[in-house]
Amino acid sequence: MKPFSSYQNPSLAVDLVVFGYSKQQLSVLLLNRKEAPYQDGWVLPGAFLQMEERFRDTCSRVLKTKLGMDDVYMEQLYSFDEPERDPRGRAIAVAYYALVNPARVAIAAGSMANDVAWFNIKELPELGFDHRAIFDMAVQRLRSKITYFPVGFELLDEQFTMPELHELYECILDTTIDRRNFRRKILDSAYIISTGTKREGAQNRHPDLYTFNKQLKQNSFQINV
Amino acid sequence: MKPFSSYQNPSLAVDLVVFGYSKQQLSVLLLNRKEAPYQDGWVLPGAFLQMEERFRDTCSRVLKTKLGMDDVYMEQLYSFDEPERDPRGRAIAVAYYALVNPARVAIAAGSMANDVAWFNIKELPELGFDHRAIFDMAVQRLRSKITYFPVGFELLDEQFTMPELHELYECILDTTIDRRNFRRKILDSAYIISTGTKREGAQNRHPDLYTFNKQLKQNSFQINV
DNA sequence: CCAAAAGTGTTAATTGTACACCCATGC
DNA sequence: GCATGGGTGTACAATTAACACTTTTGG
Repeated sequence: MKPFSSYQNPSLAVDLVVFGYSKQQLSVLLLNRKEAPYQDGWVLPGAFLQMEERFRDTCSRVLKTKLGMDDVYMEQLYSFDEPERDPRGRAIAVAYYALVNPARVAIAAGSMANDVAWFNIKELPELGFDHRAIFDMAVQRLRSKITYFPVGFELLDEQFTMPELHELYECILDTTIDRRNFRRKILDSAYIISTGTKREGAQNRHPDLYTFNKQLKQNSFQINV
Repeated sequence: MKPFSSYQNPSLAVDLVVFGYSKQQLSVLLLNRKEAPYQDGWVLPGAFLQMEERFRDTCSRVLKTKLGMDDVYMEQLYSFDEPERDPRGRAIAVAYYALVNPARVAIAAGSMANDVAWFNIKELPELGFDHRAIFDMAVQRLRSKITYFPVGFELLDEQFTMPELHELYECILDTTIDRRNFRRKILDSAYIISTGTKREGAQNRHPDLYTFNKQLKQNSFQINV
């Protein structure tokens, strides 16, 4: 058995669509490039895959370096192979999307704080490379995913109220959802559990607090849009 | 702007899960390896990505070479990055799955006819590399996909009968489906059109022939399992 | 005219949708 | 005690699931 001959291989990068939800806004994390191509333009954060690294490790490295974040939910999105996608040469990108709670993240801790910013997903600047296409696919995937799997919890605090979860869904799906029917479906799925406590401090009735049921591995629900 | 420095990059291969449906059996195409590793073992067909090639081009090249097939339906599945997945060295695989009609394909036309064979998906031999994982994901994706999008037609003849389509679904989903409810859902989706003709030659009542509605771009149905 | 397979329709059960009232809180 | 937002239930509509009879064909 021979090892691989030293063929020329395309560069292999991992690009990340990092979603954050805060103040009823769904945002995505962008990086301001300091070098050509797309100097001073905005792009998705990413990095080249190191030789013995797995995609997830590359993602974690980027998230750690640029945001000081650990333990982030992520999922492989798609691999992009358009030959002209990088003007520097042939480069393949494996895209991942990540869901983070910006409140728990200190961008300031990263080494590139000045170059990183959250953008509301409806007000994105023009993106370099093919990153707009990657972003679009990520939004589509996220929208599809939350309708049948509880990924939304990744964007919220450990404990959250039903109205918070409801607003998150309305924001991501960009629609209105009857709150009473929403509550019933989510609770029926058993993916969330009441903590038995209420959020104090509101000027009105104190809403019940819930938490994600991590025990539950297999179940399903369906939020229709 | 500098071109990429000559970093070392992992090898990049495309692996294909080719599904074929024939005689009420769903099969997958495997290749018998002549070289180590996994000599004399069975693996998914695949090839290394050439420098200016897109994934789909690589797929087409493999399908043409090994099966003499053109114009095959294919879809990107997932990218596999386990460091030990290839004993020869670091290699990334971008997996695609393809749907073909074996009746329209002459494996004999390929240059490697003796090394290629169809296997019923329930009776697979042990597979080399991480190809069993790739295959498993492909089956899962195909099952999911046909419940809401008409990919099944790719596996059938240009014209087909309702009982044929019904059997295909039962075979792929490995379940029984009420044929009357199935017919209604498929017809309601408008993805198939009656040709107005019937299949002759059967010893019983001649079934109506249908064809895929290529005009219809956006629609949806839902076959529940 | 009989056996085998294909076409068709109806009813009950389940699920989804629309909608309104009561409750707790702070001021 | 009132304004605000959160909790809950119910009736109607739509969809899905279960099911049986009729039709066509070849032998």
